Parts: sequence; structure tokens; C-alpha cells
Amino acid sequence: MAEDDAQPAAPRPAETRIQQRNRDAILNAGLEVFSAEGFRGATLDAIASHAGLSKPNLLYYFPSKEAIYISLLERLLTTWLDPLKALDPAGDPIAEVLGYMRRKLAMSRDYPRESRLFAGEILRGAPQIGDVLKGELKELVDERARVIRGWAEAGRIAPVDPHHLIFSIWSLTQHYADFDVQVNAVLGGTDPFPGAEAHLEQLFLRLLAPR
Amino acid sequence: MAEDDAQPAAPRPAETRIQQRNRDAILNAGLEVFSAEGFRGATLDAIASHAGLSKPNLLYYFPSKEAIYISLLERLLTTWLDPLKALDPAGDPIAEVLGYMRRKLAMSRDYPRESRLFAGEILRGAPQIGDVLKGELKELVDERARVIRGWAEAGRIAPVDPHHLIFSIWSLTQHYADFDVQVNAVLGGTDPFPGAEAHLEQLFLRLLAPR
DNA sequence: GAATTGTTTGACCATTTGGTCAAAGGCACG
DNA sequence: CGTGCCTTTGACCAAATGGTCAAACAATTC
Repeated sequence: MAEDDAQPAAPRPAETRIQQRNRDAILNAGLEVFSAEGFRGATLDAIASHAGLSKPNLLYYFPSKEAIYISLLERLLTTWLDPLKALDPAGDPIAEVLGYMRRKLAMSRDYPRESRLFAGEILRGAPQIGDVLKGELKELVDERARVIRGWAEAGRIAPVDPHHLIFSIWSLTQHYADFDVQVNAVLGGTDPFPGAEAHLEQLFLRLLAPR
Repeated sequence: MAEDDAQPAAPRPAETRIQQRNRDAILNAGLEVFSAEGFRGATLDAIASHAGLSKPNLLYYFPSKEAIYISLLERLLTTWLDPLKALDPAGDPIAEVLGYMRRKLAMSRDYPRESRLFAGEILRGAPQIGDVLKGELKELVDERARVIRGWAEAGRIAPVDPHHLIFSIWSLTQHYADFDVQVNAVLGGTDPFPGAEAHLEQLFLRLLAPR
């Protein structure tokens, strides 16, 4: 509708330095609070104080609490799906699956807040991202599942149900972020990740070894 | 302080029929709402209407929203720990582990609300049951871990880290209840449990088979 | 340095929500 | 059938919370 090709080089209104900084602070604060308290448990006051801003100031940058939440989920979804996209049909089957597992485990270690945010959304029935799950996610998974099925049929890995294999990778790795408190309670504070990686490597190696 | 041994046979005040029924209805409604919305997301009004009672009537049976929640968690914890207790040190190692896995998977199928209630509590940092995790749960797990380690050392199962083995069983089975929406979105509505059981049997058989 | 635009906030508001209370309605039992 | 206890509820309250707004306060630009 609106034309703006007149200017040679100024198409975007472009975020000011200060907008960039504040939006970032808000998203970071939102991640912190939403992942710890859930959507309903998080308050604008808590997010504002975490971000070092006043509540009305928050709402100058985002129209509502929900908008912050959705913004976070959108940013998260790319990060979340990328590792699966990176699974290379041309690579070595077992190395590819193990690589995917390791990437997901590293994400649980390095981005536990993101993992918990996602888990909370799904636990509550995915009110915001249900469509993405049934659309983009399902398609991506189905596609990779076909690759894995191909590997199995070619005898390059043991026969497995590809969908359940993917579920296994998700659940086994995310557990260490989402159920963090429980893992630490049982382990008494030792870093669980080295042990987890060794265990999961063994598990998938044995599951997938052909013959 | 108060003595009441006078009567020959009336020690308990004993719940009336109506108390029994209403307390039950409230706990069931609470499970429904808390598991779907989380503690913060659940409202007394929602629980009351689910139970078919008025809000003040709820509070005649339970002193507070938190009391309902805690009551549910307590009831849940026994159910939750029993399957692990039932793991028999004298039984056949692989059959015992597979049996435990199957029992947990059945719980995800038959009691998904309980699983989600528990998951929500842990996700939020276990504010109510943190102590149980560090106490009762840790001791039980450590004990069973010793049994499993014994099996491994005797060469009756492949060498595995017993704690991470237990985490694996928890995460793989609970995933089908807690991430229910995601599983169904990806699978497009087919019942995941038959496939899950076959997959997990294969997984643990291959993981644990000695040699 | 005046005008314009972008940023921040104190004061406020409406709604939601956990919880109270006094009074009314049932029920059992002598 | 009346007395006493158990159960139920309408009306109410205080606090928390998402969100608004006009006015003050910076930055930037010409």
C-alpha cells in the first residue's frame, strides 16, 4: 500500500540504541520470570523490576504481558528446531543421531530457561504454539523420520520407530533442564551433564547398532 | 491433652458420607484444574465449579487453595514412588527394569493428570516437595541404584550408571503424559502408547543386555 | 536553543481472586 | 417435633495485578 522506495537508503525506521537495549532487557527478564513462574505466575512487576524498568515503561515497548511471552516463544522456536534441521541425510546415520542428541543435551545445559519456558507452554496444552506443533514441527519431524526410516531399511541402523526415536532424544535430553531440581536433589549437587552424556551415548549406540 | 478413651468403640470422629463425597469431589476437581493450569493459573472458582460446589463451601472443607494443592501432592507421592519400591532385588534384572518401565508408562497412560501435576511442581522448582525429593526420594533412588549397580557388577546387565538409568525411565515414560499435546500433534492423533511400549522395550533390552 | 520526537513515570482504574462471615438451610436423633 | 450440629451460601473485603494516561523528562534535529 504505502510506497517508500524514494529514499536511496533508509527503508527501516530502525531501532534506536536505547530501544534495542530495553527490548533486550525486557525479553531477558521475561525469560527469567516466565520460565521460573509460568505464564500465569509471572507478573509485569516482577518482569519490570528484573529488567530495571518501571511497569508503564515495559508497556511502552510491548503492548501486553502476552506479547512479551509470545515474542519469547517465537525467538525460541527457531533455536529449538534448528538442531533437528541440521540432521544431515547424507551423513553417517549413527554419528548424525548422536550428534543431534549431543546438541540437544548441550542446549539443556546452556539454555535451561528456554527449555523450561517451552516445557511450561506444552504442559499447559500449548495454547500459543499449538499450531506450530501441528504444522511446521510435524512436517519437519515427519521429514526427518523418513530419513531415519530409510537408514533403518538400508540396514545402516537397527530397525526403530523413527518418531519414537525422536521423542526419546527430546525427553532424555530435556529432562536434565526441565527436571533440574529433581536431578540435583537425587544426585546431591554433582554436575549431571558429564554422566548424562556418557549414558546417553551408550544408550543410543546400543539402540541403533545394526545387527 | 483431651482424653476420650471413655467410649468403648468410637475413637475416630470418622468422616460422614457427605464429607467423604465432597472432599473427593474437591480433590478430583483440583487435580483437573491444577494439572491443566498450574498452581498459579488455577482459581478457586474454577475448582469449585468443577466440583459442583460454591467457593465458600470449598473453603469449608479445605482451609486454602494451597491446602488442596498440598493434599493432592501428598496423595500423589505414594503413587509415584510405589513402582520403584516394587523393583525386586531378588528378581531377574532385565525383567525387573522392564517391569518398572512398563509400570511407569502405564501410569502416564492412565494417570496423565497426576503426571502433569507433578511435572508442573518440579518445573517451578518444587516449592512444596523439595524436601521430599532431597530426603525420601533420594534415599529410595540411592538404594535401588545400589541394587542395579550390583547387577551390573555381577555381569547380569551391561554396565550402566544406575542413576542415569532411572532418569531415563522417568523421562522416557513421563514424556508421553507431560508432552502429550506435542506427541499428538506430531503423530497426528494416533494412540502413541502401543508404539511407545514396543520402542522402549527394545531400547532398554538393547541397553541392558550384557555383552 | 526552539521545536519535535522519543522515553519515562506517578497516579489511577477495573478486574480478578483468595479468603471471611453471619445467617440460613438440612439433617439426625432423642 | 424441637434441639443441636453439620453444611451451604450470598454478600463482602483486601490485596494483587494487567493496563491506561497525562504530564514530565531526555534526545535529536534544524
